[in-house]
Amino acid sequence: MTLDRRSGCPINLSLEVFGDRWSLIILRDMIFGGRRHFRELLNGSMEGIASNILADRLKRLMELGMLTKADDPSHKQKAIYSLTEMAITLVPILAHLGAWGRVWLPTTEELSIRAELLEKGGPPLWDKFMDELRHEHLGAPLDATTGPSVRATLQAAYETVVAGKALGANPAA
Amino acid sequence: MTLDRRSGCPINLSLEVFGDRWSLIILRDMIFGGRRHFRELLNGSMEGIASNILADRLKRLMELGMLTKADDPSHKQKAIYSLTEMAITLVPILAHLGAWGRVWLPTTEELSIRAELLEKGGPPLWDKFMDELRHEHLGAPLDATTGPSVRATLQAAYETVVAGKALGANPAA
DNA sequence: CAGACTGATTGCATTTTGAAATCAGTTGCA
DNA sequence: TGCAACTGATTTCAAAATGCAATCAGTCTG
Repeated sequence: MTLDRRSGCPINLSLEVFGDRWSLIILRDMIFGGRRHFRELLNGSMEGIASNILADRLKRLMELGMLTKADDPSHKQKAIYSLTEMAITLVPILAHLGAWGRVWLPTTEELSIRAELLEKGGPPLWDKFMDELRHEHLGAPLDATTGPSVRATLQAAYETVVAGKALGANPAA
Repeated sequence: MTLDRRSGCPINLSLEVFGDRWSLIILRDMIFGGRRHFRELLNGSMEGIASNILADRLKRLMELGMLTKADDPSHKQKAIYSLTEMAITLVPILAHLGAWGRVWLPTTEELSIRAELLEKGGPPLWDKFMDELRHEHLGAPLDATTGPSVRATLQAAYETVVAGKALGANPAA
């Protein structure tokens, strides 16, 4: 995980930032999972990231300007990681990645419902989501948005699918 | 470069397909550079890919269903690689990646002009480009598009910038 | 037939990854 | 006070991936 600068091509440079198997997973968990602490990212990671890899990637993402770190007042050793604007503007890319993966790869139903809603919502929904992230992570004022947060909506949909599948597997319930 | 299947999340699965430093570079060169042969990809690669890595990734991309390989009638040992629909639908993702990189990373002017035009053209231009790629790689009929191909347009813009920079550096020319 | 060209493969040193154990400081609770 | 649980990491070490250079066998050209 070095910073090569192999060429000045935008696609190449983007790949050098998150062209590995973990950086985008961490950002995904922060963006969609709302995780802000090392332990949350470590234990909550569906893919089972190792602690040394997580520490390395957090450090690297900070050096790249995608994350910042602040002390958590509640615990002297606790750190809160925040997304920068640079990371928040990845939302459309993540939405497209999810949409593409949903079409072409063997995704599971409950894990792809979020991608489906994000795709259906399109740029207006992505903008609303990015605005909420700016509020959470950068302290920006929230402009008059209505209803539940995008993350809560996506999470609720996920839980509905999970509940529905449990019901389907056990109709007597 | 194994096929982990760490989770059924669409973003994770997408990363397992091209979450490395070379796969998307190869696809970029095929899509935007029109390269179809091993040697073209090897020698034309701006980032200097090694031949063993290229062979490995071509094989992997075929296994994943992103590429197909056919004999070139002009030379019994020559192979022509073609994009599948799965790979062609990456165009919007590449466009977004390029747009993001252009904003946040130290791209060079001549290498980012393509990304800029692709961003400005938006989904209609991406659709036209994908249609052209389907024609080239899948033999699909080209619906009545007008004017020069998207790739030629992007290439011309690139060359204009290069020429302009040379002029700027040497006004007497 | 000589030499260039085709898509690779091989060997080997270096780098990256990943899993488990461990670390030192902090906190909550008995 | 004492002690277990928790904090963000770091250490260790084997395995895997990478990158470079040399090489390969078959094919075409002059």
